[in-house]
Amino acid sequence: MAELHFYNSYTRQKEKFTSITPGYAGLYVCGPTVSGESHLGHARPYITFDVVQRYLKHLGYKVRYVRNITDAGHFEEEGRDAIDKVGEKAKLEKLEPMEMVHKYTSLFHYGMRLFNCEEPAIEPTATGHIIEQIAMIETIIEKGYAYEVNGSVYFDVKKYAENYPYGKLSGRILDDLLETTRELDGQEEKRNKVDFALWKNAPPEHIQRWISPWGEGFPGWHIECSAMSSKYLGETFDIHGGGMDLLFPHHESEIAQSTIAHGHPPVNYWMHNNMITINGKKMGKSYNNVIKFSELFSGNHPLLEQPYHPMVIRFYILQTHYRSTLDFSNESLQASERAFRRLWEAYELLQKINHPGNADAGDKTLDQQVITWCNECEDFMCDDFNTAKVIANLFEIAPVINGMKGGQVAANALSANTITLLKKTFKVFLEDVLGMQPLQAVQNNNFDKVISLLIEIRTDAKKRKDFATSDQIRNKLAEGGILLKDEKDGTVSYTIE
RNA sequence: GGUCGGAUGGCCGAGUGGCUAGGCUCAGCUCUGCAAAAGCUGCUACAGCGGUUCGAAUCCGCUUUCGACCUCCA
Repeated sequence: MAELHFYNSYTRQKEKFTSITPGYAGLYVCGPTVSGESHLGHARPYITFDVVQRYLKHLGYKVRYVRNITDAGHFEEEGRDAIDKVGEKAKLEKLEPMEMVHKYTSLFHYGMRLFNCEEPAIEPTATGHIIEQIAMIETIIEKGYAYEVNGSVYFDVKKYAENYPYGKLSGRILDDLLETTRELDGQEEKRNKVDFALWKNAPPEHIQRWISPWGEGFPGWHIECSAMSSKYLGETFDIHGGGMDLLFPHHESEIAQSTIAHGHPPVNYWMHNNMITINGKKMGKSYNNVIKFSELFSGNHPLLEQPYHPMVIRFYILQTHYRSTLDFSNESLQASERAFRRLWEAYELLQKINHPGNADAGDKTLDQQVITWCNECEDFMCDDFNTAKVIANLFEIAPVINGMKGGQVAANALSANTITLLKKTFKVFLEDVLGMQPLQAVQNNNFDKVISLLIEIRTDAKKRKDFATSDQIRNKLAEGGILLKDEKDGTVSYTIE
C-alpha cells in the first residue's frame, strides 16, 4: 500500500495517513441541508471527497463512506429569529416538511449521479436518528457539560474550554469569542453567548417536533453529525470532511460534544475543501449569487453563457487543488470543456491503439519519460490528493498518444510494457480515481451505421473530386453537432458536440 | 475589530530554496482539395519594498490589496 499523506486541518500540516484498523478506512462527510436545491458550491465537497474515497479504495482500503442528509430543522440558533430552516421553507412552499425534504434529496441525488459521484455506503438522515441524538444529549447532561432551560438544552462551552482545547480546530480563542461586540437576539437563555444548542424547544407553530425528556422540540444542528458518525464509524474514526466554512462553529462543536460524550476526540484527520467563489465572493445563499445544479446543466441563468456538462464541472473542480479557492467564470469553464474534450479523445484513441508489441522502445528517452509521467500520478495523489498535477501529467502524455496516431511519434517508439502501463494509468486515474466519464454516452450501433454510410458516400464524392457533395455532407452534419475529421491515414472519424 | 488564508504570464491554475507544471487563448508552421482535428514552435510570470542565501515565486520582515470565518452556509 502506497504511503498516503494529506493535510490535516486539526494539526495544520500534512501527515501520513494511518488508519485505525489496517486495511479499513472510515470517512464521514457533512452532507447537504435539503431545504433547497443544491448549487455549484455544493458540488465541490462532494466531488472532492468522492475522489478521496475512490483513491482510498484504489490504495486497497475497504472504505466505509458516510454522508448525512440534514433533513431536521436545524435553525439559526444564533440568528435573529431562530428560524427552523426546514419548517420555514416548507411553510412558504406549502409542503409537508417530509415532502419538501424528499424533493430536494431527490434533486441532490440526481446531481450526484450526473457528477458521477459514487454513492456513500451509508446516507443517514437526521430525522432518522432523533433517538441517538437524544441519548447523546442525555450523556452530555449527565457529565455536567450541558444544561436545560425552558425545554432547550445548551452545551456549556466555557466549562468545556476549562478542561479541553476548545477552538484548536478553527483557531478560535474563547476570550475573543466572549468579548465579541456583535449583539444577537435569542441569547438570554444561554449562560454564555458561546454556548450552542443541543436541543431546542419547539414553539407551537413549529412544524417539525419530537418528544424528548425536555418536552417537544427538535435537535440542534451540530449534534446530528456527532450522533450519526459515532454510530456508524465508531467513537473515534479516521477522516471527517466538509467545507471550510463548517470549521466553525459546526466542526468545533462536534469535537466538543463528542469529546464529552465519549471521553475522547472523535476524529483523527480533519479535511476541509475550499470555497467556490464568484466574482471573488463566496457562492452562498446569503450572498444571493448561487447557480443551482439545474441552471448549470441548462445554462438558464443570467451569469451563464451556455449550459455546462456535469463532467465539465467535475473536471474544472479537479483541475484545482481542493484547498485553493476556485473562482467561477464562463471563460474558465469553457477552457475546461475544451481541455477535457481533447484529453478524453486522446484516451479513446489510446484504447484503440494496436501496438506491434516490440519489447524494446524505439525511442528510449520518450519511453522513459512516459513511464515517469505515469508513475508520478500515484505520487501526486499520495501528496494531499493533488488531482491538478495528475491531470497535468495526463496532458503531457496526450500529444504522445495523438502523435502515434498522426505519425509524428513512431509506432515502435514505446515498448509494449510502456503501452500497457499507459493504458492502465489512464484507465485507473482518469476513470477510476478522478471518476471522469465521456461527455456523451456511447452511441448505439444503428446510429453509427447511419453515420458510417454518410462517411462512405462522402469519401466516394471526394475521390471523384465532387467537393460540393462532400462539403455538403460535412457541413450539414456539423450543423447537427456531428464533426467529421479526415485522419491522416485516410480514414474518417467523427465526434459529437 | 479578532483569527486565518491568498496575491503567479492575456485568462484559469500547479508549484515551498537551484532543474522555466499544465490547461485555455493568441501568432506562425506542418499536414490537408478546403476545413476541422492533430503535431511542432513562439509568448519565461511570480503584488511592492527591504532582508537571509552562492542562489528565492518558494524563507523572514514591512507595506498594499483581496477573501474566508467570527451568524445559517459546502
